[in-house]
Amino acid sequence: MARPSNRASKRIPDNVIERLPKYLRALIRMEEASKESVSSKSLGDALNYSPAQIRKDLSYFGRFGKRGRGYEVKKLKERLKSILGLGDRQWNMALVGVGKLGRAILGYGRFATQGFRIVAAFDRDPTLVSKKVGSLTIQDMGELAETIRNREIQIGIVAVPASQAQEVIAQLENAGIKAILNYAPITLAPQRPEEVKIQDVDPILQLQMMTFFMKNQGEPKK
Amino acid sequence: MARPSNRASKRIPDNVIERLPKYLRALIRMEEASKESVSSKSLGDALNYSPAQIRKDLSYFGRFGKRGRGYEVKKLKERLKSILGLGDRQWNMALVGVGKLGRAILGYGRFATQGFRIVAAFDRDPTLVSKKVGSLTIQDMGELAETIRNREIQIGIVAVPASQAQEVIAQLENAGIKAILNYAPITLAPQRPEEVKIQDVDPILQLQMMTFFMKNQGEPKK
DNA sequence: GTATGTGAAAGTGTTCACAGCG
DNA sequence: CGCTGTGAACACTTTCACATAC
Repeated sequence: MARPSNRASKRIPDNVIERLPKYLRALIRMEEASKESVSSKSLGDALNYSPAQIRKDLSYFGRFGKRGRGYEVKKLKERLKSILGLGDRQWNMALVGVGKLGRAILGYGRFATQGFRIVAAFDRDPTLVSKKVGSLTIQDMGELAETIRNREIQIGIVAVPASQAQEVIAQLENAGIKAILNYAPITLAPQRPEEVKIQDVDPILQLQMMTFFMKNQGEPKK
Repeated sequence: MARPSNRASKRIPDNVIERLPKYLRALIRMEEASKESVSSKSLGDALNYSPAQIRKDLSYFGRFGKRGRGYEVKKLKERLKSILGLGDRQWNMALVGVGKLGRAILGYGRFATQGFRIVAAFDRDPTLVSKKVGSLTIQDMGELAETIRNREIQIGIVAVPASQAQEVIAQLENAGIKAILNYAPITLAPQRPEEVKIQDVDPILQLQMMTFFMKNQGEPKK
């Protein structure tokens, strides 16, 4: 097993893991702006978190700061990347569902710049199979499991209609996928919830949260 | 003021508000499947929440169930829509940034089916202004404030590069917008955080959370 | 002097467990 | 008798506040 971390292994709350990518995103911007060091206070200001929150979160993983001085932007960025599993490696992804939404996902350039590569695309529609989109050839669902294993794909992207999504994640799970980015508007039940992470992408859910707080405003007319 | 709710007004946790849209989404599917009633247990199974969680969440807003029997799907769905501010009304949205991502957002049909209409689109690029995308004519940023007021737009969608996003939300805020769906990969600081809700859409953040849990798996080479 | 790292306190959110109602 | 609705117990998170190190 790898070198033991400074920190005695304490369970790390999910909330902490959720914030780390935001820290990383902010640090990358600071680095681009040639900022060399940052305090928990200034990082907190940029992200609307309290300084104590940031220090506590980071303390789960080690002591990265210098007292009286703050954190070195570049060093902290590298440590966070490594903590998040983004250090000097790529993650390979498979897209399932090459409809309008699927094509938009394929065209979203930021995945590649952040080390996430879509290396295979699948659809159950026979008229799409073997067509090309960009540099990828759409494959039949029958090839899913084999391709995932051969091409070392770790992450699945589900972009099929809700009615098909549950079956698709079963197939992805059976092929050994451990993480799924779900664009279908349905909460999916994995067969092995302990092993498989699912993240939903549904802007409608986010809009509906916000309208809760606004429901007495604007457009009163029917 | 409308009829007083049964519940004495207690502060409702954000976590509860976050779950309500998921309840609604599940209930809509159950209605489509002609399910007439549902217990907190079966709704919880579908969403990976505990039955107690669901009962407690709903109890913030009233007593919607029948003891011994559960909840009537259609009735609970309607109550949730009304709680979320989705009862019998539309929300109007303005898109800022009509690049590749902005166009994909314009083409995303689910907004309209859920009562969210994009009624105006803006870009600062003069070569895009006055071009048509679908049924919309791209407008100059100078017309932002006036259009938002005249067309009763309540929600802004930010789809500009990170470097421009902070300025764009300032303009949206100044025009009176109270909710922003932010697709730019940066955490935005509103001028009046108490008044303005912002939701980030960034699938990269979600992928990076999942890779944290997977960092010892797959593609060990390189 | 200044900002981190961290136990302890305060504050929130979730689950329990059962009374009460249909 | 089953399932809701809900105080009370429990678990978890955040903030406080200060000793510590640069």
